[in-house]
Amino acid sequence: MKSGKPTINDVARIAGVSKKTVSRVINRSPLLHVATRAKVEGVIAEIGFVPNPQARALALRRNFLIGLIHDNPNAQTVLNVQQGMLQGLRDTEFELIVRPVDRHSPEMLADVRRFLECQRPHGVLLMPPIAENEALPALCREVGCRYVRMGSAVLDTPDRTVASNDSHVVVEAVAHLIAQGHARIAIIAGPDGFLSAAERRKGFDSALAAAGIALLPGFVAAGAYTFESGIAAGDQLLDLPQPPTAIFACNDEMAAGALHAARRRGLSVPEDLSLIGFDDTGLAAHLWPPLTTVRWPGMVLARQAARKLIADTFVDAEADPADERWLFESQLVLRDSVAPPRR
Amino acid sequence: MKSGKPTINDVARIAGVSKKTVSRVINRSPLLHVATRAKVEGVIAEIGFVPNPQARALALRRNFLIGLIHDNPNAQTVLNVQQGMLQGLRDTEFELIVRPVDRHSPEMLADVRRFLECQRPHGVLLMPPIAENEALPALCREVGCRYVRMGSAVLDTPDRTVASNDSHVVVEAVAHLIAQGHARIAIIAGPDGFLSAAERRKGFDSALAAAGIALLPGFVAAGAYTFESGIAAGDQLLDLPQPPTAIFACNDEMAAGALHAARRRGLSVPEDLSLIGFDDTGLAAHLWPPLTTVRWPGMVLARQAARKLIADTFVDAEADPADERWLFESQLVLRDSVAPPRR
DNA sequence: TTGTAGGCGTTATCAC
DNA sequence: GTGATAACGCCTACAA
Repeated sequence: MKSGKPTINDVARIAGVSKKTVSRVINRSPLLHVATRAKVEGVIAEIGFVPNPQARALALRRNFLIGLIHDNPNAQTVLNVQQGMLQGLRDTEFELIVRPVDRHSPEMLADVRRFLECQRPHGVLLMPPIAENEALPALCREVGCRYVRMGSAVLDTPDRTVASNDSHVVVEAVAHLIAQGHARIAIIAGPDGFLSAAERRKGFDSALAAAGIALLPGFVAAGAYTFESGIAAGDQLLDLPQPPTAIFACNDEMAAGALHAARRRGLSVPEDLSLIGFDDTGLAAHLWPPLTTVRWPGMVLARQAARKLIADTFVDAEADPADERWLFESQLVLRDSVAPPRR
Repeated sequence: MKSGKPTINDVARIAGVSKKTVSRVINRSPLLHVATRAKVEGVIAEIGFVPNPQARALALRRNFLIGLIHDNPNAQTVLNVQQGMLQGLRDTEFELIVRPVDRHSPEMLADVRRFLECQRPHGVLLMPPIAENEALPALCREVGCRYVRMGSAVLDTPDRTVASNDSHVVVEAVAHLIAQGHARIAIIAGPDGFLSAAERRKGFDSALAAAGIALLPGFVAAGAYTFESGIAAGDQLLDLPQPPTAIFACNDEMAAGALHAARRRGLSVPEDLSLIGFDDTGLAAHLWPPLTTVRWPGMVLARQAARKLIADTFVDAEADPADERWLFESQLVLRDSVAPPRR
C-alpha cells in the first residue's frame, strides 16, 4: 500500500477489478456477481478502505452536510434539537453542522449567505425564533438550498415545515388553571415579533374567552423570553393592587424569573401564586417547586425535520408516509407549581 | 453563464486568464500582477464565484472540518464550548461539526471511528468527561486525527491540552466558606472516574487541611453530576445527626439538588445552610437564592482549543505565542448562597 | 455483469 | 508572472 489512506484504485488493483466495479460495490449496485462483490468486499475490509466523502461529493455534485441554523437563547432547547437531528441522520451518510447566528448582528444575513454559498449544505433546519423571519428562508431559496422551518405554527409549505401547535396546548394549560379555580390569571408574554409568543398569547386569550373570564387590566406583562425579563414582569404583575393568583409565562425562563420575583416578596408558590411555564427544558424540573409546564417536542420535530431534509435522497424508497408529518403536539406536564387559589 | 454555479473555469474564461491564475488570486499568491489580480477579482465579484470546498479539499488532500466530540450532560456547557470553538474558527475556512456520543454505549468507539474515518476531520476537540478516557485519544492517534483534550487538569501534551485548574479554584471556594466561619463543611462529590471530580475533591481536601479543619465522618456524599443525585446527596448529608452548615457541590446541578433537599426540610439557604456549586452555567444565577459558584472558562478553553487545532495551517504565521497557552483559571463568583453559619 | 473514457472543481508541477 | 498538464478520488455514460 502506498502512503496515505487506501483509495478506490488500491482496492481495484488488489482485487483485480476496475474502479467502477469497486464503485458499484460501495454503492450497492444490484447488478454484480456475488463472487465479485464478495472478493471486493474482502479487499475493502482487508486494507481498511473508506470512501473519501469529499471526492464523492465532488463527483455527485452534492454534499452530505445538513445544517442547523439557530439563534435560540436556550441551551437545552438547542441541544435537544441537535440530538433530534442526529437521530434523524443516524445511519445515513449525512453529517450535522451547526451554525449559531446573532439575530441582532447586521452581518447576520451576510454570514449565513457565506455559509450557504461556501458549504452548500444539502439542507438546513431553521430553528425558531429565526425561522419565523422571512429573511432566512428567502435567502435559502435564493441560493438554492433546501430548508425546513421549525415553528410554533405552520410557517411554510408542509414539506418545509415542522411545527408544534402552541396555541392549542396553551388553551389546555390555562384551562387547567381555570379548573383549579383561578380567575385572576395573568400572562407574561413573549417578545413582539416572535410567532411562538403570538401563538401562546392566542391560546391564552382563547382559554379565557372560552371560560368567560375577563383579562384584567395590567394582566399582560411584556417579556423577552429571558430570566431577567421574567423577574421584571413578575414584579410588575405582583405589584398590582390586585395581583393575579396565577401566571402563565410564555417560557420556562420567564417563569423562573417570576418565581424569583414572588420569592423576593415572600410569596410561596403554589400557595400564593400558581405558575405555568412553557418548554420543559431541564430548568423546569429543577426549580422549587418543580414547575408545571408544557413540554415542547423539539427533539421529535428536529428528527422529522432531518428526515424531510434528506427524504429525496432515498431514490428507491417509496415515499414514506411517516415523513409527511409536520405537526406535533406539545404536552402539558403537571408538577407542583399549580394549586387552587387562596381565598 | 452555464447552468449551476460558476466555477473557476468560468472565471478564467471570462477574465481571459488560466485557471491557475484564478487559483492564485483565490489563494492570495503574492506573485501576481496587480492588474491581473484586479481583473480577476472583478470577474469573481461580478459572476458571484465561490470556490467549491469539496474540490478544494480533494485537491489539497485535507478538509476543513473541525469536530467537537462530547458526551457532556450539561447543555449550557456544551453550547458554551460550541460557541467558543466557533469564535476560534471565525474568519477561517473551517467549519464546526458536532458529534455527541454516548459514553455507555458499547458501539461508542466504533461510532467515533466511523466518524473519524469517513469524515477525516482536520482535528477534533474532546470534551470532558469523555476526554478523560484514554480510549478516544488513542483512537484519534490510531486513525491519524489530531485532537485536543479539554480537562480539569493536564491530560496530555501541551499542544493537545486545554485545561482549567479546578483543584486550585476549589481551594479558594472552600476557603471562602471557612472565612465565613464554617467548620462543618461537606462535599457532594462527582462520579468516580471523572478527573474533574477527582480534582475538585482534591481542592476541597487541601482547603480543609490548610485550615486545620477535619473532614467529618459522613461528610462526603457521592454524586453523579445530576440534579437527582444532588437531591439524594443533600438528603444524606442533611439527615446526619450533626449536619453540615455548608456544602460544596462539585457542580451546579448537584448544588441545585441539594438546595432542593434543603428546601424540602424547611431549611433556608444561606441562613441554615451555605452552598457553593461549580460551573456557573445559567442555572446557578437562576436559582433562589442565586448560587455562589465557580465559573468554569469553557468558552475560552474551547476557543483556544480551536486555535490549536488549526494552528499548523497558517504556514507563514510565526508561531503565535498566544496559541501556546493551555491553562486557564476558573473564577469564584460570589452570589447569595453563602452566609456565616447560625450559632 | 464488467470495463473504458471522461468529468466534477480545485491545486501542484514545471515549463515558458 | 503566467499557463498547459496532470493529479486528487470518485461517479456517470456508454461500450463490450
